[in-house]
Amino acid sequence: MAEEKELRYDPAVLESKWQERWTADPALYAAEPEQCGKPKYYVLEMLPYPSGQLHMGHVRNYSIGDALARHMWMRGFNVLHPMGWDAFGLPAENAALKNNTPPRQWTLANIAAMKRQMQRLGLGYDWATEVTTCLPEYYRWNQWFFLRMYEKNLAYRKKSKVNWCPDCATVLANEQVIDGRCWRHEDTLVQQRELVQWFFRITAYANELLEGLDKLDGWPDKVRTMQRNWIGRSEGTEVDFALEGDDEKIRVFTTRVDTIFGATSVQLAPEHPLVSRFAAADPVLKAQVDHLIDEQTRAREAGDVGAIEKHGVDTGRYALNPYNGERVPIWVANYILMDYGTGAIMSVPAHDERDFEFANKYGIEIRRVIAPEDSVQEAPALPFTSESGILINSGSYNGLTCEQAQKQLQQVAARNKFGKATVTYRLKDWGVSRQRYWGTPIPMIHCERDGLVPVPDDQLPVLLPDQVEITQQGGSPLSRVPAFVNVTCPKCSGPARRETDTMDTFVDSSWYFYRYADAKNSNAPFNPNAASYWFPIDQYIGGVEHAILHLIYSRFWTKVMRDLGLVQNDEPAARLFTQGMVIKDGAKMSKSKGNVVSPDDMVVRYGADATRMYALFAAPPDRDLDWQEDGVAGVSRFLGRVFRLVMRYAPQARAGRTAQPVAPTGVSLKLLRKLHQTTAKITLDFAGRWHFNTCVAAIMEFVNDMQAADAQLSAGEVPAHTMNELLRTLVLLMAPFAPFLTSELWEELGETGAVLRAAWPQSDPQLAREDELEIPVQINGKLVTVIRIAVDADRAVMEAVALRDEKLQAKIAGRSVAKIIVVPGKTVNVVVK
RNA sequence: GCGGAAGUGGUGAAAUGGCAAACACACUAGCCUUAGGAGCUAGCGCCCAAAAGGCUUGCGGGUUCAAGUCCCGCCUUCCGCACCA
Repeated sequence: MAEEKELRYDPAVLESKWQERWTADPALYAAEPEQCGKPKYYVLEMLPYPSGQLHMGHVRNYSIGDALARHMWMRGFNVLHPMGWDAFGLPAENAALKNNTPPRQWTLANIAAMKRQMQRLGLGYDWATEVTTCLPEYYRWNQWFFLRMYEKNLAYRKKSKVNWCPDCATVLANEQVIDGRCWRHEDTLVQQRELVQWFFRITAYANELLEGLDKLDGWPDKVRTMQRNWIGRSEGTEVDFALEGDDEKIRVFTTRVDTIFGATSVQLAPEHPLVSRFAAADPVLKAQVDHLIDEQTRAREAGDVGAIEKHGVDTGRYALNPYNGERVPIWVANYILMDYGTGAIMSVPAHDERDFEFANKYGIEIRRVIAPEDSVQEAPALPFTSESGILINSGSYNGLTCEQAQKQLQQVAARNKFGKATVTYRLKDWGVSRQRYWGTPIPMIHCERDGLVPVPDDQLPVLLPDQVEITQQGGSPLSRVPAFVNVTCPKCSGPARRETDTMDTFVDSSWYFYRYADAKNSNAPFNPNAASYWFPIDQYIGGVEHAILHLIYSRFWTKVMRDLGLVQNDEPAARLFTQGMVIKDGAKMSKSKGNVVSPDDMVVRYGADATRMYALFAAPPDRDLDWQEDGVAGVSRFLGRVFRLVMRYAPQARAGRTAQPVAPTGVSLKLLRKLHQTTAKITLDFAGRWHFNTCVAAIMEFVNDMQAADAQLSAGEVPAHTMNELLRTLVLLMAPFAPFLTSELWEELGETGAVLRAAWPQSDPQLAREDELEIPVQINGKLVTVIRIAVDADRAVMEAVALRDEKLQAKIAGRSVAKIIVVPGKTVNVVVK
């Protein structure tokens, strides 16, 4: 009876035993010093926001990363596998309002809870390098970087239209506005406000950020494409149109300067400064323009900017085309964006769809200036937007190709100083000011005498005060804390005011992974030597939702740090993996849908191993995963089978550790062959394909084979040495996926030391090789029969064996065989007429 | 509208031009029992009463001895971008 009881797989008991051991042994998952001589491997998962609860997306993300880390440990690498907390941000302030708990206390309690969850899941992190971004030890370096960027003119202040989220009561960066809505409040429309804000000059790196993407071949194409589109490089020409009867010029941006002889109007954005000037002198125009702006604002707030119909107003003024002096009317149009290019365009209706639509609506002249290159068709349908064409109606430029004309027209503009070739980006500078409390204070001081004065380095960190009243009223909560605001100017010692905005939390996550390399440093953000050893990150793993937020900011920050001499790498991560979402019943898990599955529930019911392994088994990691609790139960039952299998034969396996090897035959050979095939498959998958779902399936197949051979196993047909190899390797192969169970079984097999420090098994190709194959035989590509042949059978043998087959004979009788295709090791296909 | 990904049993999925549905879940039948969210055996794409046989990877074409896989067109779903001059 006692023996039977031993065979019960009880994850609750087994897992808590190992969790205690691992907590008592922090060295187990610790990175080693550079001198250890092993090759380094830095595997990183995106750090979570400490909401207080891990969700299934985290479990999936971290199960993937942990499996990889464990595999690399077993491959003998010096692995850095850290974890931290993206701990600043608005939810802490909301919680403070709701529960009357200070943000700091709330956040730290959440971190403690989530850390417990991670430990309960058995995730192998090096907690000695833990980073918590809301602590002064960390955020002081945000301030330090801010000052360095200010010195290099990469941080600056300007008044501009900014995105304002009424729910966050703060501004948002462009990247944080999704479809006109706040990235945190998907039902909240973002408003536009004019405010003075701090910006990081990410556009200074626009081109490098773009070109670097070509070299990031370890990143998914999807992410690279998204970043390319976001940066939106566009080569074109700026041209000045003179304003008739005025000294003012109107600078337009165009990618098609070759069509400029077809420009029949100039179009200004409603917010263009010249428009306000015209409107000031013309009340009717002002009313019309206000209407345009109004309509645009309302469209934006309704969330369908793109759907709005094109409208415009004729200003009654004229501009002069600098190439031929032609007089063209100036319009204000609602489809011209002030914050792209120069906020003004030349309108060429014949060769641009939007201009065509607009000109038709208002009866503006449409003049063809490009003819198709092949000239088969003299007058193709308008608008004709192709760039392979020949200029017509363009004075001395007639006959040039579009490309030639662009070059020449640019040269002429430059020579006569009315324009130049230029590059425009869609990417805007990163607005980092936030009118919130729970973030990094911006280390600047406003002095009446000296203006903007940076906080001297030796006065860092500017500490975030406790005991601040949080309100949702808007305006920085810090501005209502006199002890924080009122300071003396570092330059003149006169009275001055601190900057009261805090930094965007994406600042924190832009460089946290460098801090892991040297987390305790109190003299610098990190030691450059530590960074040069560990960077770039070998594998970064996270959700695709950060493709153009965190991941573009991080790339920018790395380049800034490189130019500061802190790091040598150009890019933060050599390889990026974006895992799919975890969904339930076909929908994203969310509280409002009531389909949230709690990781804690899963762990309590089925154990951490089963929960993690299911997360890997249910779908390939890059695809969405539909969470089915029955599936977790299934994996748990499988782990139970493994547990009982190993426990039952552990005594033989232990005896086999010192037994003499015997040449395997019969069932031993069969099982060893399957084992070595499984080893080869899993090893290959870790190297790149990452189809962990089929890795788990392969392990299940092997275990099924072992179980099917149970009669022979219990009859002692497998020698002890072989039994040891079978069970020992099984445990090793499962170790990255089920750390608790494999640790227990490793010990049960008489092994000492941590299983994750044991060497990853090697597949012997000789042993893995089948000696006979089943080969499909087809007639005209349709399956007829299956033959067995030796693995090394040549074409002639395969053909002969196939033709001898009765089924085949019956089918080809009386028909003429035109051809026989033989693919060694694959198939025989008889082509008959 | 543009760009990308996907579409295979009741479900999650597998198959890198060569036997479609591995591995699981669910279900069905049976066995066992210490009655457990347990274990074991068998069945399980569709059509046909069964067998024999036929059919089957969103739809339609094509390439090939051979197509879930490659090419062309279309449909659907999801994701990203969306007046970017």
